[in-house]
Amino acid sequence: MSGRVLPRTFYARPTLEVAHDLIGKVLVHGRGRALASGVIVEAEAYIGEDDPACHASAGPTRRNAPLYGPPGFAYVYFSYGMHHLVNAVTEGEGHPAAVLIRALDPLDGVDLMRRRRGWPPVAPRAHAGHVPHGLCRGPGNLTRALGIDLRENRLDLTGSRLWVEDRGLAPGPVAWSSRIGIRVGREHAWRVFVVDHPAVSAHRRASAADVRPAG
DNA sequence: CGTTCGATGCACT
DNA sequence: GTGCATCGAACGT
Repeated sequence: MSGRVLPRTFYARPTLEVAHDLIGKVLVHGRGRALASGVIVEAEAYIGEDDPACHASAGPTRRNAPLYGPPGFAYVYFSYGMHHLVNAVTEGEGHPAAVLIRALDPLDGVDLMRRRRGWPPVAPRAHAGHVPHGLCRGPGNLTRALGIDLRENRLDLTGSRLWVEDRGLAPGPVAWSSRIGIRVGREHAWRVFVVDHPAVSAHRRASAADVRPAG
């Protein structure tokens, strides 16, 4: 089971388009027995120095340097003393923007992901057909499940152990809302997610008033 | 159901 | 010293 690795041209586009098109694509990390992946079901756009929630809002710093680099690279940072968050850099060099991956529908390497999350092993019989949707729910949880940390910062998403591929999966209906967990920049509806997907935690699915249909 | 709050490390001012 | 693009346990209703 393999798909087409998304090329750099995919990322070198307006960030809202990239965020929307990443839904239904597969984020993959690792090789062989250490490979783990999941379908992207929730993402957020962070766009430019004028976006107060974007890490580039205060101009270039050492941490946010990847945002100013070419598209198609990973921007991973450490937050709240315990979580790694993974982004795909978008737009063009010198235009700092990225898409934060917020939730996955687990696909490959579920046993490995369970181990990394500290979840108990499951009896083989109970295993069949059941997808553990909590494994990659939330940006901090999915990086832990996939084994992504600061070592993956700046990796080339078009040619490294971390990439996104198109397996021709059709995502369900998509909606937009304001972004989660930020104190500024709430005026932008720059979060996109699969409606009613179980990997998108309920209290974060946003109220109907907050959501507008996807185009 | 809902909200609050502590953990925990580091980039940035 | 301050403030996080978080998580989950512990509360209150």
